[in-house]
Amino acid sequence: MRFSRMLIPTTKETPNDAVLTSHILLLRAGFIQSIGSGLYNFLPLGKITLDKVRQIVKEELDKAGCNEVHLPIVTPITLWEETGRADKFGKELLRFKDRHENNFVLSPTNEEAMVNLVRQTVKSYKQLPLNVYQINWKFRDEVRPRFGLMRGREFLMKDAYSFHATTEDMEREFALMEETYKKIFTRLGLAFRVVEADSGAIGGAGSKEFMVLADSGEDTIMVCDACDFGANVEVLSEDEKVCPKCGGGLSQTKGIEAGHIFQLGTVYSEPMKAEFLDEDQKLKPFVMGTYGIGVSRLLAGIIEQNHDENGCVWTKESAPFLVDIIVAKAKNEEQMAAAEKLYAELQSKGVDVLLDDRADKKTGFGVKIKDFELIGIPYAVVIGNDVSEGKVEFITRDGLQKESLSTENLVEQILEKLA
RNA sequence: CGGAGUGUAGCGCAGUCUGGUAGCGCACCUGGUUUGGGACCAGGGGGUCGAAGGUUCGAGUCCUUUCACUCCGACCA
Repeated sequence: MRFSRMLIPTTKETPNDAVLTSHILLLRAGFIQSIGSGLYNFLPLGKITLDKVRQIVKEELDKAGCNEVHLPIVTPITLWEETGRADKFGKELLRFKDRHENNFVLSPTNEEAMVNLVRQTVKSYKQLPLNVYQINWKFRDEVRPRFGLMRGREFLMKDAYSFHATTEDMEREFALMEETYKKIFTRLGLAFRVVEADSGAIGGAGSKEFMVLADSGEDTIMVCDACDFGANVEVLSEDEKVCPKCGGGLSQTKGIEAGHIFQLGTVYSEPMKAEFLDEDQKLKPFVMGTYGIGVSRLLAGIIEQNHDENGCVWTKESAPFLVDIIVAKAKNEEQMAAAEKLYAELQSKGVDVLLDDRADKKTGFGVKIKDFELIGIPYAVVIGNDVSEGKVEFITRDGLQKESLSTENLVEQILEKLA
């Protein structure tokens, strides 16, 4: 993409209503725009980044054998009445009527809708196990939305639901999802911890949260210094000093809940009469698991964990572009030609590259380099005066290290550095 | 939902106490000069001052009501 053709409204000034670093930076760098309490427009950079994160989540789930589907965001409240959650969810559930005076809700989560989908189509143990998911917008009418994408009212969430004939098989899937989540968070370049969690209103036998480690996190967790044990303070009393798993020392830290996996059992399938015929010819309720990832929240989490005083520092797999080609003087024909050549070559190699070709007189080198730092693209190639001597500058965003590269075999040198 | 604030140009703010022609910075447009770290000079466009009602000769400013947004807390798959 060419910078000159993209809508990237970066700003020098900090918006007055943002407090959290990720919120400030995502606004200033032109990724998102506030439209109401807890509601955000995703601008081109934000949309690209969101899609990248979404794609990683999808790829890993598909590898693990999950089926992607798409459910309506609007669901009849009658589904929610089947499990009693129409009452239990309270005001967080946004309700409204259609023109025929029928009651609907904006889905905050989709257990009922997904159980309904499966009970209509799965009748035999031979069709199990089954893991069905969607990556779709959710709406929760939060009492107090805050912190930008961290706690919005409308947010993108991956929600998966697995269906099994036995508890043992559900536990196998639960373990598989834990491993799959670890792959996703690792690919995204995040420092995270899997912790024992409270199953809360959702019920079920056990649950684990995936915590992105960040001081600004809303959750307090206890982690073992010796092994990989961790727990939310909700389930492990704050005064515990010894790891229940290995006896090591426990320390307290903050985390952002970005994923949560639950062993559900039959708490939804029983009231909704979602049953299959087992090999002993008996009707049994599905044994279920449910697995969530806050996709839009991950964007905030990535920035909370990866930024400096100059702006965002996206990880390689989440970045909207991998390389920013900065033309120091876009009116200089030699520089522009060299930049265009590199742009075409990198594109042909499949690299996501942004060409900062802005040539208006107000957008000098300083503006371009500041935008590069604020947006947080992992690498920049500066094509400036030295190009006439066969040299360009290569910048790594994380740490802002600079080095000079020869224009000979430039693409190969760059590809090597990107690897 | 309790507590505390804020609404004035796209963004950040002053002006409100003490009523008298709507301001500043950034951004934007035009021309010129600049050109490797968010340039400079000159000119210019953009506002029913969140909304409604009231007081007044006159309201951004005073009064009443209302809406929105933010922060702290409680809440939270």
